[in-house]
Amino acid sequence: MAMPSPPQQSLPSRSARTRERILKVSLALFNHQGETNVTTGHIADELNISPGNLYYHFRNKDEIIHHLFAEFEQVMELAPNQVSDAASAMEDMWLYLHLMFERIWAYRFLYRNLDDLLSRDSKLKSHFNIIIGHKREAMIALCHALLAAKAMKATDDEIRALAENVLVVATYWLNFEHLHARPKNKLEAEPDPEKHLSRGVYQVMALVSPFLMGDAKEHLQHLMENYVE
Amino acid sequence: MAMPSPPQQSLPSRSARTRERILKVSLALFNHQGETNVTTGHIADELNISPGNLYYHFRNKDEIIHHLFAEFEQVMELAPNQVSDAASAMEDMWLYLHLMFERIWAYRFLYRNLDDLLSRDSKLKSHFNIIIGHKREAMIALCHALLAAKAMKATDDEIRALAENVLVVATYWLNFEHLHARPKNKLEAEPDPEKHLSRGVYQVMALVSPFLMGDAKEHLQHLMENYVE
DNA sequence: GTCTATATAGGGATAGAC
DNA sequence: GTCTATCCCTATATAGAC
Repeated sequence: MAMPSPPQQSLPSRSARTRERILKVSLALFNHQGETNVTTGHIADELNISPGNLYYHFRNKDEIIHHLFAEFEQVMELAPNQVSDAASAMEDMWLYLHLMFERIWAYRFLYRNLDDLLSRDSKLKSHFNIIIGHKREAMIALCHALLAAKAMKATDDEIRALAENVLVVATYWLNFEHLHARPKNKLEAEPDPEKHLSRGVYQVMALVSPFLMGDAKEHLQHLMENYVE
Repeated sequence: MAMPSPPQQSLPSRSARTRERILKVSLALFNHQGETNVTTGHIADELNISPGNLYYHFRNKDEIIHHLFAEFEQVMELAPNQVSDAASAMEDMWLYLHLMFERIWAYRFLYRNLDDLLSRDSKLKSHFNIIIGHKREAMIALCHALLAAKAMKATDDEIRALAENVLVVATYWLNFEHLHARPKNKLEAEPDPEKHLSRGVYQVMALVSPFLMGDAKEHLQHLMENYVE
């Protein structure tokens, strides 16, 4: 007598599962080894599937990258909170930055060879620039809100330059820290990303700090003191 | 009767000339196309020599990169002037930064894939970190001099964070600007690098500016107003 | 010093069996 | 969906003639 097949309901198909596994493992390998150093063969090996199977699920390596980038683009859509009172604005900003750094960390392979990656794919390039554009707008809007709340003192030129520097530091901070990293000897797991992220937030806040006034300034200084290593 | 051979004096040998030409053309191609996109074949083609000939002069592509890096390392050794009076300190700093950006520009291929480049060659990595270390020290010393001259107001923590941010912006500014660049359609020559360099100086100075006092602040603001585009 | 010819290796990608 | 086998192409690097 036939065994009733187990209820499959909303379980993903075997195919979908393999597809997801490919994306997940690719992301992990890209982040750890650098995208250029990871071949389709490596990915297949890691998954114990054949290269042919991988190419059944993705036309080519670029398509994998595109999917990962689409994920990244989506998680980066989050916008900062509106400014209410000056003090909590600083906490909001701190948390927002931390979230952004976490997400950049999760897809850090994109930033490792940003120039090459975007140069060889104009679609990625334009999408990345759109993300940057949104962040620039958000930062400038935030400054104007702080200005209106008398929590900041800065000219328009200063705000423009500040926003640009915030973008540069936020974009490249993790890269910059990685330059100092010892070449990883063994299988030592990434040592505590949290430290890099918090340091990134700190550095960005250090850009904003000198333009603050009153409560906001005081509150931020308090926050920053707790993060000096 | 024998023709007297022309005076050869200090003329470089044919061999040395080819060697120099290889370095020069490699640098140009690396900067324009990105090092990873330039093969030994491309370099040989551009010079109208054979690949074999190229490998007579350099054991491999890495050796070419090493020589170019050594050149870069040497030109980056320049240190900023000592602080005399506050006003001229600002001009000195401006000029010094401009020189640094010019030199980074001249070897910008190194920065394009910094992470990959340094990851696959630990010697380059350690030398690059030494350069960064020197710049960090120079920046901190400069701040202390400005502090002593009552031209700056900042805590030690602020100076540390400032120096780090100066390094990040100086290191990645040209890269960051390049992200916005339209994909180069034709043989359009690099459009006016000078603009990028000055903008980089401006952005770095914008980091320092909020910590300045008195003459120095006034003088820098005057300098910066002339550079707002 | 320079060239031609070629060896070698690796990665991306496909065809066709199962 | 998955595997095996294989093709193709490109890049590095070398050998040996001139």
